[in-house]
Amino acid sequence: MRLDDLDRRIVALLCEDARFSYADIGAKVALSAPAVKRRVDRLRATGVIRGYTALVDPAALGWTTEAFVELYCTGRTTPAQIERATRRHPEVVGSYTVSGGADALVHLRAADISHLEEALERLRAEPFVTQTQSMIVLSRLVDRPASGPATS
Amino acid sequence: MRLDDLDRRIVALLCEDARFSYADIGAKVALSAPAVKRRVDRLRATGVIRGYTALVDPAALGWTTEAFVELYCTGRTTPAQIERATRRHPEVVGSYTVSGGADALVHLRAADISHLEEALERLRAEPFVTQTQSMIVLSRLVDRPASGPATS
DNA sequence: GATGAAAACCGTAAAAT
DNA sequence: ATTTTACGGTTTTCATC
Repeated sequence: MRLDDLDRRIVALLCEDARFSYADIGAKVALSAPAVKRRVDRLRATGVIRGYTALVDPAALGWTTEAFVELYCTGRTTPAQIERATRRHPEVVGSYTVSGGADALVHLRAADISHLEEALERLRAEPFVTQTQSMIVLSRLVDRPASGPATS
Repeated sequence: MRLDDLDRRIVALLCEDARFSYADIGAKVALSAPAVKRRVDRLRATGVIRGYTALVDPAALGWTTEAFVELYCTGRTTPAQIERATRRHPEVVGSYTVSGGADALVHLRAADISHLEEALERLRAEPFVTQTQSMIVLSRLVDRPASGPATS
């Protein structure tokens, strides 16, 4: 889908605060509320905007520990296989196939160290996993949802 | 801050769709709209909810390339230094200090390979960076904003 | 253990956007 | 139509008797 400048500004505003009303947005981009709604509906329908979510502090919900795990897999492991396997684990917040030594990188979030250990154990038990290498997150310095791309 | 069951259900609903009205949420948790608003206001004030954002498909905005970069730093590099440095780059969507061989892991998102290369070059030019190791993302398999913690 | 003040919380209703 | 403010009533908490 092709986006014009107004579309991009609307997306940027919704990234900044997804609860802006159509009138709020309209005031900032010089459009009427219905006109904004039409564009937003189109952006949703075409998959540019996939949804809206609250940004929650994981620690406030008791999720204090996270890690990035490099996955090494057996020869003929497909991305689809890795996706199905990693998606099943609720502790997985991100999963990517990557170039380099490892085959995949998995982002885990757990309640505490023992929970993380347990989740890691479950991940290692996947039949196609031959080896893992973990990086425990000591502190989250930057965590930008999707705003980065939109603003620049 | 202590969260009761209603708070957790409200947070989960806002993670599911940040544009639910207070009345919508109230209907689902058996509370009036003002009661929901009071709780949401408190959740925002205490930092449990940090904000609301649209979930945007990066590719739709022309951000087609991403990478994870392990940063190796000089002896007395502080997390604050790494934060300041990485935050300055608009391509950085995530930055973490980690245990293991590397000192930090940086999540980059760029328009294309050459843009990524350029951003990486800028990152490597930071005075405290001694070495980097990059993993180019081949495909994003799972990407869960914050829903994981909230739902379980 | 009972009692009464204080805090926390909810709902209805009205006002503002 | 939704958000926000204002008010009145109820429940919980907790210190004191």
